[in-house]
Amino acid sequence: MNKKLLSQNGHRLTKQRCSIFEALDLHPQSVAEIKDVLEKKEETVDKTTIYRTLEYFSQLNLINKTHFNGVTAQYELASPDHHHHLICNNCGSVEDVPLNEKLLLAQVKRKSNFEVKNHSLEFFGLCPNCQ
Amino acid sequence: MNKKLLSQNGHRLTKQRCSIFEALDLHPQSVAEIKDVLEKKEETVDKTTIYRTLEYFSQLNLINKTHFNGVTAQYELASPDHHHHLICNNCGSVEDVPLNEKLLLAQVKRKSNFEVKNHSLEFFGLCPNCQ
DNA sequence: TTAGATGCAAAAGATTTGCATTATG
DNA sequence: CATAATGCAAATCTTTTGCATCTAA
Repeated sequence: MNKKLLSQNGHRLTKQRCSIFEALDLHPQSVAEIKDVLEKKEETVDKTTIYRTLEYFSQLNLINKTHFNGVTAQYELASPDHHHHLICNNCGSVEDVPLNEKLLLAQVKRKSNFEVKNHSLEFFGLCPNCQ
Repeated sequence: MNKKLLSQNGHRLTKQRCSIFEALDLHPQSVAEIKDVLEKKEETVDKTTIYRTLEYFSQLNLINKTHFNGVTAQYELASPDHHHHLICNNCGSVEDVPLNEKLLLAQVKRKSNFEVKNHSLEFFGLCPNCQ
């Protein structure tokens, strides 16, 4: 966990933040899932705190928030290498895959005056186990 | 509106379904937005009916459901030409852009055993008006 | 010590469910 | 006229807000 980021700006490194950060290390998760994971480890954290902490991590660019699974937001650690998701329609598992999308961005530039800041790309289908 | 699809299987072409389908013709919208549009035309339809109708249209592949704007789902008419979205962070407008993603799919195939059924690709940034 | 962080309760927003009533085919 | 579709109320689920209390620095 990036303690540097937390020590500046008067931010505090609390045990709740550590717990939540550790939980995220596993895989992309929703607030409810994070809560369950922590409860099993007897590190119960209120859901409001989880929401606020995830928002806080997002602003520090430590995590990313996605909505590809429907109404419920999923959060995952931001990784330095930009990657995309392979989401299994059957078991819900999420695999990461690094892709080179330079060509796509060039296409957008050619076809529109839109100024792209970032993008999201997800593939849905069947993972090796569920095929 | 595709009356053929509705006349088979005992499906019924009701005035609510026609109203909702017309509203979707405008641009991708949420249930609340559809409701507002219809209310202004004095064609008030209950939100439950809108949800059920959109689910029904989805199953007939007449529309697609996305979650790129957060918790609230957006629905848009399915168009035969596969395209992607340019979503303005400032005004929320959605522009469509057709892209050739064959190269991406080939990359996925090379890097994983995942069996891709479909995908979603969205770009976020600033539209020409908001730059 | 003190401002930032947490927990609890309650509100707000999105979606779903149950059931009686309506209206299409 | 049979049953698919609708409307209304209430439930459920996710997220946000307000406020008193706690605690890291």
